[in-house]
Amino acid sequence: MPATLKIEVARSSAAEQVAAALRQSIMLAELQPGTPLTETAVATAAEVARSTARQALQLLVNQGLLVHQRNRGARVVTPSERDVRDVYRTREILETAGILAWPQAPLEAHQSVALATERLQDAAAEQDWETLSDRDMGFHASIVGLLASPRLDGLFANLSTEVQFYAALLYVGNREREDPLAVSADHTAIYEAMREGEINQALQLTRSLLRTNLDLLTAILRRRGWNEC
Amino acid sequence: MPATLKIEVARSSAAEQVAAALRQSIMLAELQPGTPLTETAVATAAEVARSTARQALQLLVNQGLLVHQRNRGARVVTPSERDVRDVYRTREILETAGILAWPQAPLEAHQSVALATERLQDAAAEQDWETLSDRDMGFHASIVGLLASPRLDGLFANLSTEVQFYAALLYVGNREREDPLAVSADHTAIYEAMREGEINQALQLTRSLLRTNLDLLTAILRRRGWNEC
DNA sequence: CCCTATCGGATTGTTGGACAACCCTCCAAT
DNA sequence: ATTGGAGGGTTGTCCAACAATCCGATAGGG
Repeated sequence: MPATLKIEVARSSAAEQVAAALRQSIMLAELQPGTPLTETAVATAAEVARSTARQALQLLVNQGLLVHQRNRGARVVTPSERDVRDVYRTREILETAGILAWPQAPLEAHQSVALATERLQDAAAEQDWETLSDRDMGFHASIVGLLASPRLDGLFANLSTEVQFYAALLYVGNREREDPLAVSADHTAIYEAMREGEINQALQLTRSLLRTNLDLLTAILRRRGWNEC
Repeated sequence: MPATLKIEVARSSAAEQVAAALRQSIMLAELQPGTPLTETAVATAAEVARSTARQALQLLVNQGLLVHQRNRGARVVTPSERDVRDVYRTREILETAGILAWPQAPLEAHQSVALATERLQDAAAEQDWETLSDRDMGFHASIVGLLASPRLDGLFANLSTEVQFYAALLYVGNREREDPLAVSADHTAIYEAMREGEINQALQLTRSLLRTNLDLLTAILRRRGWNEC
């Protein structure tokens, strides 16, 4: 057997599958913020034992999609303005550091960013918002990947799901979205700036992109009055 | 009742207590790297049910002190050189960003750094290595605190326990350590550089401090041949 | 009328036991 | 030398029960 052959077997426990299903429901806003998820309810809904449901809930708590209070159960997180701000602050720090690391990053990482850019452009051509959102975060993840730190990659993966959660919330019943081509163009500009060595410009573009998104989010959040709960 | 009064009740579940005890044992190197921790063994040792032990183990896995393989249980992590490098890389990124944020940070955060510096100096006066290590990481945590991001604070808290774990491993049976006063002085210098607005110097001092520590760690790790497992 | 105390419902936290699924090692057979 | 069980051990999941805790409502005291 060639040493390079590597096969990933998708082994996932029942708890993980339940968690995935719940995450899906949360992302699709079938489960609105604040909805309590009792262990027994999840258990019966998923046809698993309460202990398994319990574990699934804990997984989602670790991912920041649920909040848990001792002896009071878990509920879908209600994103406060502060939470959103923190997520974007973290993104800014990580992505800024990533861009600054571009010059020292290995070729592999550079190619990864290039690939992510291409995939985003492809998604923009079609009109599938779900994959566009995935590719969008994929691009940013590849930038964080320039830091070559599995740890930070993991942290950013968590952030991504939360960002997508927020984005999904925003666009519930709000079918007017940004122009996918514009999204693609913005990101392509960042990539090309880095490739041309214009690090500062890439920084500026990224910061303004994040700021714009954050402002959009907070504006809508405020309009809905989800500031505190 | 004054609105500012805030009382934290130390409510901790059984699983958390078991996890804390295990963490203690791991930190004290009573449980050497690679030691398998079976659920039943932990359960009987802690006199709790297996499910509780299981939960405790998962907590430690989340903190990076144990590695878990499906159907094969958990064991104490064997720090590879790559792991250590990643931890320090992450620290460098976070702390660098923190120092850069000093000028924009609120007074509160500044005071927090000042306090951490003082506490470190106090600890250096005595010869208690455990509190010195705590205060040391406390100082760095306060720097990350300049970023005003609870998320990154949480990430750094995790890193701290791992760093202390590594440090504990290093010094097992190796009683010659750094001079506490030198440690204190190094950190004080960083604080004062920031306070005086010499951000670049603070950056340089921090980087060199981290590099030195990392080199020390990797050297000893290599000597012990724990590179891979 | 307001404050306090107590009670009951609901949910989680923890337990103990049971069984299936799975992985590893060892050994035999091809 | 590779393949294919057999066996032992551990985890993954389930179930049923009880204790601990929290919430809200309701009743009693100032």
